[in-house]
Amino acid sequence: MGETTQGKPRRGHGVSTAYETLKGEILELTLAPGSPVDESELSKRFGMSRTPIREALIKLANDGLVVTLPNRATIVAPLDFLDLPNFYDAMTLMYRVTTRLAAQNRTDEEVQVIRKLQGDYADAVAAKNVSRMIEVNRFFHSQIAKAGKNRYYIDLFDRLLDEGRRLLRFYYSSFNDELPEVYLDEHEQMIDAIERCDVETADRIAKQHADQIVRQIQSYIVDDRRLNAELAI
Amino acid sequence: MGETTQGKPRRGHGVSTAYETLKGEILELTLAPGSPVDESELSKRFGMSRTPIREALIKLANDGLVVTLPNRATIVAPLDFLDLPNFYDAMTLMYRVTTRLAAQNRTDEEVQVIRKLQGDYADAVAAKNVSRMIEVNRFFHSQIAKAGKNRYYIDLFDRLLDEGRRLLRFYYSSFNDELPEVYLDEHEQMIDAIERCDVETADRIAKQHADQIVRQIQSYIVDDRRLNAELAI
DNA sequence: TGTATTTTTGTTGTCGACAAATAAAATATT
DNA sequence: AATATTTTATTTGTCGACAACAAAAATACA
Repeated sequence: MGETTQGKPRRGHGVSTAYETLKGEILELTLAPGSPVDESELSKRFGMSRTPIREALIKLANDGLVVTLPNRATIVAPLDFLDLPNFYDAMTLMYRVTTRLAAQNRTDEEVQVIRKLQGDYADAVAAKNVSRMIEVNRFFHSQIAKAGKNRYYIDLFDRLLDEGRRLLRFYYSSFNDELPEVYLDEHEQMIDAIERCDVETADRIAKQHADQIVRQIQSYIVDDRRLNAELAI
Repeated sequence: MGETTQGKPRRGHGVSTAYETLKGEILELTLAPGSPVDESELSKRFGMSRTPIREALIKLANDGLVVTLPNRATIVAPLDFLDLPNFYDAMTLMYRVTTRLAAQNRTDEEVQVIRKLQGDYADAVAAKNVSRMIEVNRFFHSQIAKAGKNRYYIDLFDRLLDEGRRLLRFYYSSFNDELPEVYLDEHEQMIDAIERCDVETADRIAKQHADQIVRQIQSYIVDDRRLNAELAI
């Protein structure tokens, strides 16, 4: 495994591998918010020319995960704490809308997939694997949105979930407090409502779930002394 | 003005000019939905290498305005009539949310800008300039969203407004029926509500306005015989 | 004549190199 | 010594060329 060149990926797969890998690292905070992203460096690392790297970075910029400063460096998008209220607002609305639609449009197969992801989530909680928990939680809600089948909502929600994943990762990595098993129960209720096609209940649980997450993030921020340092910049 | 090379644009402006120009042509239906977009052709046309053209196309793909078929052509995104219900749903929700937020967060300066755009819109209606009308209408609502100051909603709404602009252009170009002066009045009421910070009224007018547009598009579709030909493909 | 196989053509994905633009370093100036 | 100016260095934006892939054309075969 000492090889830097791991067998040429098929034509056209260059951009997507760079894109997927970088996206994963940004969401995991392996790449710190605000840190510079060097094209030539990535070019060497992925063993490909700068062209596909650039195309991957453009996609990441469209996702809001990196920011491109013209003629200067590209940096990993900073976590914008001042904009959090807008994030909460959009997140809550999308939680509600996607869960509602899922209750309306879900197929039995989709409910199965959602239940499986909930199983994975429970496993991660049991294993106290925080990183995995956050990751699976994102896919769980994304899958619910998919069952709603409105691509406009799906796209925005995925973006919000990614942003939320970074945010949670940011605090979990430093706090290491008790894991929120509360979510497990809410997820169960959510799935049940979706399966019964009970739109109003689905909506209510979704709102409750969103509020819970907002409160959790807020409580982290209040306790976090680093925030002052961040804001001072 | 017979020059094909119109003086080299400054470094970094290559991508944006190609992007803006193509976006405008796609929204105006100068480039027909489904028609192929050739990189070398554009390269010659804009007097630049294929690299900036490609980067512009990637951005357009992220906007959902072109579709890239791997290793084959890029085409202008087709108008997806089967997905219209989802479009209506998202459009209506975003109309409401952005107008509500505008009523909450607007500054006096922003109201002035909105009023100015409404003036432009009225001019276009008076001049019976359909193309201009559709264009200004898009900027009018986009400006309202900006006054709401939630970037997540702004981005989705802009995308929906663009999609709507193509849709309206598609029908106006063929029907040429009476211009909807009804919208003028609704716009006025909308601005007033925003200026008074009357959130609930703003919401109500927004919903009413969205429903009006949906009805209009629907009535076009019912009357349109081309639709069968389109769907038959 | 109709189908399968090969050849050709055209377009995309990738590459390495150069030039413009900016930041950092070095020098000059008061 | 502190500021202003020039020089250097690094990184991006763009270019032209080549190779891989898919579709179309041409050929072979039944």
